[in-house]
Amino acid sequence: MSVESPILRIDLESPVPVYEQLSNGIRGELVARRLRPGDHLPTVRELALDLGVHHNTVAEAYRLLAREGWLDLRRGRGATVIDRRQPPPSAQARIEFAQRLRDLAAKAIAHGVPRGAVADEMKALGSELNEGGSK
Amino acid sequence: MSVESPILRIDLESPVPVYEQLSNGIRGELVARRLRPGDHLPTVRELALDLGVHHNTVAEAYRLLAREGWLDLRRGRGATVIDRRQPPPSAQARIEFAQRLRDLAAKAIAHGVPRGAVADEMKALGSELNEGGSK
DNA sequence: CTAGTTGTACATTGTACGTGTACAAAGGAC
DNA sequence: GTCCTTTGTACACGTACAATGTACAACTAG
Repeated sequence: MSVESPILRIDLESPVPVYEQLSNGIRGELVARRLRPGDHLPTVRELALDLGVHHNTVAEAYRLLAREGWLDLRRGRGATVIDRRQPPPSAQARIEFAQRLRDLAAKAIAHGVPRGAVADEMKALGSELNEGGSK
Repeated sequence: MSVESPILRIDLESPVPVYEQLSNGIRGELVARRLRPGDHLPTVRELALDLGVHHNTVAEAYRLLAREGWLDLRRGRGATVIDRRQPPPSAQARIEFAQRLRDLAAKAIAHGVPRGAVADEMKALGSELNEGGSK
């Protein structure tokens, strides 16, 4: 029931802040449902030692996910995945997502990913999300 | 031949830096080919005044795009769109793009965009990119 | 050559990231 | 219950980045 260690890879050189790399990685597991309600995450100190970062950095990532409703976070007890109420569909969030998606695609093209490859990844992930259940 | 003013919208409250909002917006026009080689961009001071930011902030955005090979940037002359050599396909860039795409999708779902809507946007943009010519 | 225009360099100020250290709350042994 | 360990949290600090103000360098126009 307690997972999550060799799954995450942290790149200290990345421009993406470490706490965000962490929350991104864990959120990915949550969205893919490889982490499910009831599962326990490692303690902030365990995971920090494991990845070679400071426990406060892990704590920041955990707090971010807790604010999003994925985790129950308590002193002395650790972090537990909870059954997250689905947030109400937000038109604003969808608009921002569409914009960021376009920005990301343009950046990829600017950095040497062929247009066709960008298109392929989009369609592949689109299908993957549909198959995974619409809930 | 000189365009680009009411097209860009800057949000000073956004966590995305202003210079990056600017480069994102302009890069979008470049990728969509609504800005073409030979077109002139407004001067840094013009655009800055127009958007209510500092001219150095606009200059930073222009320099970023110049480094990516989109713009020819010279004192006294301004910024001109140039015919950009396509960068060599980069496997590394493609891997990073795929990862960021997944991170972005998960974040959108976390913030209230339904899975189906995320999938739809992906497929739509995928098709749009294919139609736009593969060059 | 002179004057005006345009991008650039650099110092300053505010903010965010990652860390070190100390603290508060929960759990377990007895 | 008491003590002690475990766990997340709060706060201050060093460093780096974002946006700005100001002065400068390179180019153009006449």
